[in-house]
Amino acid sequence: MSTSPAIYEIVELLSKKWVMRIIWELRVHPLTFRELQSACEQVSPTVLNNRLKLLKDSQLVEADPERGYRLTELGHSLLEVYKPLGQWAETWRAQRSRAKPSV
Amino acid sequence: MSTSPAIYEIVELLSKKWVMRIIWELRVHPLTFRELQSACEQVSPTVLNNRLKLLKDSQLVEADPERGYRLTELGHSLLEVYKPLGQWAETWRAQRSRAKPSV
DNA sequence: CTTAACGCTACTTATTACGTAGCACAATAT
DNA sequence: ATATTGTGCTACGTAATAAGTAGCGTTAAG
Repeated sequence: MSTSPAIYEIVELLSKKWVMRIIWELRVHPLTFRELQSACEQVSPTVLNNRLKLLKDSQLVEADPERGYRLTELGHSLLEVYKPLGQWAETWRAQRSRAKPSV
Repeated sequence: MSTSPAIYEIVELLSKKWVMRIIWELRVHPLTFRELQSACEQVSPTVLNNRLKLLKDSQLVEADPERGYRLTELGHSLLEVYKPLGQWAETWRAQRSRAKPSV
């Protein structure tokens, strides 16, 4: 049916600039469009709007009835999957600085 | 010391096009430059070379003494962390097709 | 009836990726 | 020895993506 495995599909989505960051910034509570811009180093509204569309289409983010945008259940579950990456990243950085102390 | 957490740093790297894919394609055995191109839908040599440099700097990939490029231990450990994402992606796709059956 | 915050669009410029050609080198074949 | 093939990689023009800035239409408060 589908030519590319689901893993390729999600990796392609998550590879787009700001996508993971947006999910990350929404982890605690909903944020408005402009709060998201501020959280994401003043990402341009063009790109932010485009990413929010992608994320809504992908069922990871939805409009909060009261205030801006929030993660869906699926969005939260993706963050759970990503949790080990945080720990890994620390190990990674430690190992890198050992290998290349000048950086 | 560092302004951005390690998680931001690795997410930024993994967000670059083809980076995750290259790691994925190297999961079984080393591949030459041109084998990697073929595996990655004929990605342009310019970008592939750039990504290999990034991945080597990041200690995730290294030149194989005999043949092309291979994952480092660190690269393999990153793949381990990513394993649950494969399972998640299946759930994700199932849920999406339920929500948007026309797609 | 201003003022401000909101989501968002339009438009121009800069950055990133693609596509193709081809070089320099090494191994192999004739 | 010399042509052929495979290798890693660079150059360069074009296309796609992201950034940067301005501002519109709406809502809500002062």
